[in-house]
Amino acid sequence: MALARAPGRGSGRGGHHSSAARPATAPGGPGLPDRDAHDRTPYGPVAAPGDGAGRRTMKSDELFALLRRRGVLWPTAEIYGGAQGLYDYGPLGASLKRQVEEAWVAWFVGLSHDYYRLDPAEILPEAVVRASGHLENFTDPEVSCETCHAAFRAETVLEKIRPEGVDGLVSAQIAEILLANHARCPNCGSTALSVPRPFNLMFGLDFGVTGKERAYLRPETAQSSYLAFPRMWDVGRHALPLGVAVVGKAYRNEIAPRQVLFRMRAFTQAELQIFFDPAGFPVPFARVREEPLPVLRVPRRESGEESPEWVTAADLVASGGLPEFYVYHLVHCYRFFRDVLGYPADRLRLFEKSDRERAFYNRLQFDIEGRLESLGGFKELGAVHYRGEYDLSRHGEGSGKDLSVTLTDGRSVRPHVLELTFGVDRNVWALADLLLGVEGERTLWRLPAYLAPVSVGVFPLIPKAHAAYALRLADELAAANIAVRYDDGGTIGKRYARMDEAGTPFCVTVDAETLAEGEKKDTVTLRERDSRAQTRVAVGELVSRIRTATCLPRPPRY
RNA sequence: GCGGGCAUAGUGUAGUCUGGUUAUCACAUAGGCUUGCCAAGCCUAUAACUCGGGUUCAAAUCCCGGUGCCCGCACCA
Repeated sequence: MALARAPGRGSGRGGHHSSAARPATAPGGPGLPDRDAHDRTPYGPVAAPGDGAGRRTMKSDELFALLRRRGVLWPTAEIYGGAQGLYDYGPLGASLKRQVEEAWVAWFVGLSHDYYRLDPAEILPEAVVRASGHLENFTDPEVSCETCHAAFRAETVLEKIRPEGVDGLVSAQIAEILLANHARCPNCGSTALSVPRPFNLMFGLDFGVTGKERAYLRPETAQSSYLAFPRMWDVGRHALPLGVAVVGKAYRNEIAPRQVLFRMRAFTQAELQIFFDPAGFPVPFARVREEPLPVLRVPRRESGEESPEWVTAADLVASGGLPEFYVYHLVHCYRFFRDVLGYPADRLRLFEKSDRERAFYNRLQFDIEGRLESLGGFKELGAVHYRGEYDLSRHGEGSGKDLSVTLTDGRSVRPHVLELTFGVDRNVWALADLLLGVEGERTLWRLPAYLAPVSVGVFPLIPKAHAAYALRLADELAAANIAVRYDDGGTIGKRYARMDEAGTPFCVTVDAETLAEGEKKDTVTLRERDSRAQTRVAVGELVSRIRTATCLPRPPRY
């Protein structure tokens, strides 16, 4: 079933978005690419983004207040005034985050029979981060200007007087060079620069009983996957491409954590590392070649353009010079955001990073960005990195183990890595920014049904009369493994409103007809969140109807 | 890290300039009335001056410091 194709969106498990409530953008529409318009003219402009149907967007403060109030998330150690860059997820948030993770796994691990999920340790011995380059790069010394108090990496200041950089120098040597050359502050020109102090974005740990061994909280989950490669090569029965997926926490001691879930000190990443034969990475490209993508490439960016242009996957390969395997995965990432998470297509762009911007080991990098009103612009939500052989080669040297493998045709190769990376917390925020809003009188969270923390609310129309039946029904649904919430507080309208705000896709109401003998005995009203439409449904059908709608989408495998 | 601004119930706020009753209002939450299918109404209840120090007979209000948040700069291998 070609769920990933746009038409799948409006029906079945593709989600429960009301197309009418979305802006009718010229190209694409709400996740529904206009094929005719784009097969032949892939370079048309993307329509100006906007919010149809009177949806009012929220700024960061207001959105965060709403999320706090509803128990989605709040600052860690709030009663002590909070801890910068740390947040706790409450009941709704924990559940939503988990659903996002599951959706990610279903989609990306589902890409191939040879992709696997791992759950590695969060602490890495020093030798690992030394080999990966994190120790070296994260200990870049930092100097500050005594006059204007600006802070810089020593390398930035030294660039002009010492082109080879600061590699291998200790703080004292850097200080000498700075002084001897009368180095100036890049900001104000003052020569009053402080002694360089090491600054490391990793959390270091005293490891072991003696406390003399060093270890670090992993700064990214990817390293664990590289370390697991030899073991996974056996587990995966010696086949390339081999995919290793990790969903887990990473830790960075950010200088200035800000913007709530966008710059955290402890955050959750979902990353798929695909090891492949550099001589060829076969993909069923025909399945994606017609897909129009909103891309913003480096030359267009350099001309000052901020908006993406629509280009088909085929054109990105034919005239864009990108390899098929790369574009194929870029398409699947884009589809994940659009079709699985349900982000409006006109809020997404694929942003190419230039040589200067991307890490040196990345040969290709596109960030998938979402335009978030709450944060005032496009923000990185995921990325596709072609990392080449950097990682296996570094860990091969660091560990002294040969990480190359012998293929069935007898060739010995060191696999290359394609990394699909995804910020889970950021996307929880993006789901709130893009899909939660005030629409007229309602506050409505248009989450896809399979992401909603609660799948169905069960209400007695009149608590005194119908509570017993409704409670029993709620228990039955829960027993069928459906996330259900019983509510008999306030008026029926208030209960619907609470569920709308939490993104609950369905509400079931037990009324007098449910109990009375007759044709409608054991039927209830099933109310759909976005349209508010009610249908009379036999209670026996509820489980299968809700299950169908809350089934996670999966891509076709290759 | 630097500079500026801000800080009052769960949320949003009035009061601060000009110190002086029981700290305003709305929403939210809980209970009651309402036989009610989309946040109605009425009654009741819970609930706050960011923290520490100072000035004063008296501090939410004035002063000093801490912390946090927001914006800008810097940082984000």
